[in-house]
Amino acid sequence: MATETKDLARPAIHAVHPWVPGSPETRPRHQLLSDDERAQLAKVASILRFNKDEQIFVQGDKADAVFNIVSGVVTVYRTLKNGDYIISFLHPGDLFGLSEEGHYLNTAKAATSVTVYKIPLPAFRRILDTNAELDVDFIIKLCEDLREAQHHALVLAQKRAATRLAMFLELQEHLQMTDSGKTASEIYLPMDRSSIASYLGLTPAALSRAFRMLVSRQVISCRDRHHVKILDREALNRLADAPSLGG
Amino acid sequence: MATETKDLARPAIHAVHPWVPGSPETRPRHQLLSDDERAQLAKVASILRFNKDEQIFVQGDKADAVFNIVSGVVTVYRTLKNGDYIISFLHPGDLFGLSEEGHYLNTAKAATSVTVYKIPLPAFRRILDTNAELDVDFIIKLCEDLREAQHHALVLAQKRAATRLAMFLELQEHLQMTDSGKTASEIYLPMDRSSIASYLGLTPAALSRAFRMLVSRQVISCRDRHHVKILDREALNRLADAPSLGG
DNA sequence: CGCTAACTTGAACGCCATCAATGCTTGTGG
DNA sequence: CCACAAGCATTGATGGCGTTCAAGTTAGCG
Repeated sequence: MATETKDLARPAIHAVHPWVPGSPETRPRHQLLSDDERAQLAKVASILRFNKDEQIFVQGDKADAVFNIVSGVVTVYRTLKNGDYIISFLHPGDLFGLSEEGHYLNTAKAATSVTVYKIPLPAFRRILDTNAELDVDFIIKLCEDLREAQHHALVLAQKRAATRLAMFLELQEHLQMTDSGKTASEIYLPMDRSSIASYLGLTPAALSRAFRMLVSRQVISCRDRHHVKILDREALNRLADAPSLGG
Repeated sequence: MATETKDLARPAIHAVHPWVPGSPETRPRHQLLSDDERAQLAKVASILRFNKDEQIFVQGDKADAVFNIVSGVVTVYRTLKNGDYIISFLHPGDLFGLSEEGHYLNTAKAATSVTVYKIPLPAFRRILDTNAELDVDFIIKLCEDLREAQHHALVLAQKRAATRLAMFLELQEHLQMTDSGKTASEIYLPMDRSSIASYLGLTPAALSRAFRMLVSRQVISCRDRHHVKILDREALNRLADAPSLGG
């Protein structure tokens, strides 16, 4: 079960600005909220902690709160009659639980140990109504979510498994780069293989073969199942550009 | 070229509310904007008309305006090194041109003859800053866009062509139902086959076979390439639920 | 009415799904 | 600390489906 605690930290939302071009002072992904906004949210929010694989909310539940990730990775997926489909992996500074209609459309579960702020929906809407600044911040964040979902669709539209995997790895590297600010030589993949497979619209078997293919071509190397190093970024980029199938 | 005109109509945004459950007075998709908001936007907007296949903006262009569809259908696509990928088909009451970062990420072109409001970005941001109501409306609309993009990903995650097509047809029917309010017995598909194929991550050949398959099974019938009738809704729904592949 | 582009259809190939069996790793209890 | 079990990941073999390429057909437009 999730345990409730107190913490000095504050809710935070990270995003790139949709309308302001990148500049020295506006880093690619920056903290959107002002100290005042963060304080306001902190007043109505509670901190929750979830262990790996615990569900944060379930598809169909009455939507009574939105969540803001402090640490850890959250998996969002939808259950159809024929199985689960992973929609996104969320990271610290992300917001979730808000794209529903009275009820949650998706299920959210902890991919790792996770700490989140839970913001009750009435309080959230009240703050939105009275704080124009915050409104804009959420708009910016939603634009980012939308871009990410569109990118996911682009990945899924690719026909070759290796292409999808290459695009996924580049995305993960990019996320880690912008989150930590520095370029890590090794990509950390907290989720397991079948989660990646689901996100990429592949079977675990096909994903495994795609990994093997990239490794055998010396494009990447796998220290273990959660740590991948890019050996040949240019080759990876070529693969991500979806070469035609039958020469 | 697009021709600029004057019109009595006003900008309008249609969406379902993410937080308020459906109720008699809140129809599934309703007009979000108040008369005052529409007037405010009308003051800074200009009406443009585009003929079929004309581009409204191009990927990479400096983003200087957002658009609101009055009539017609708009195709949004992204060009990668290996071709074009259709991201969405937009309808009257939709908003586009806002999920970018200083430059448009996608290209928008008229799928049919199209009438749109063009709202310059500075004016748009000014109105957002001073009008909290409008902020919330945009948040609601963005939530809808996000749900739609996630649905698109769900479609693309399906492995069988017939499943993707069935989900697409159900989506189109649903769109027409909520747009016009009444349930039309015939679905109108304004876009051409290769556009649908691109949206579904298929080749035109595969899409054609999927259509043929649904027709031969008496699930649908095609009056012509743009008018499809659903003969067996239950069978269509079964197909959309992605039956397992190998018996 | 003829032209052009889009769509359909056909045949062969290749990739991925499927199923099944093995190997690895994680966690649990002796 | 090791033995065992259970789940996840990999690997192999097979077949189906979609891609590809090409040819034929239809539809849309001047």
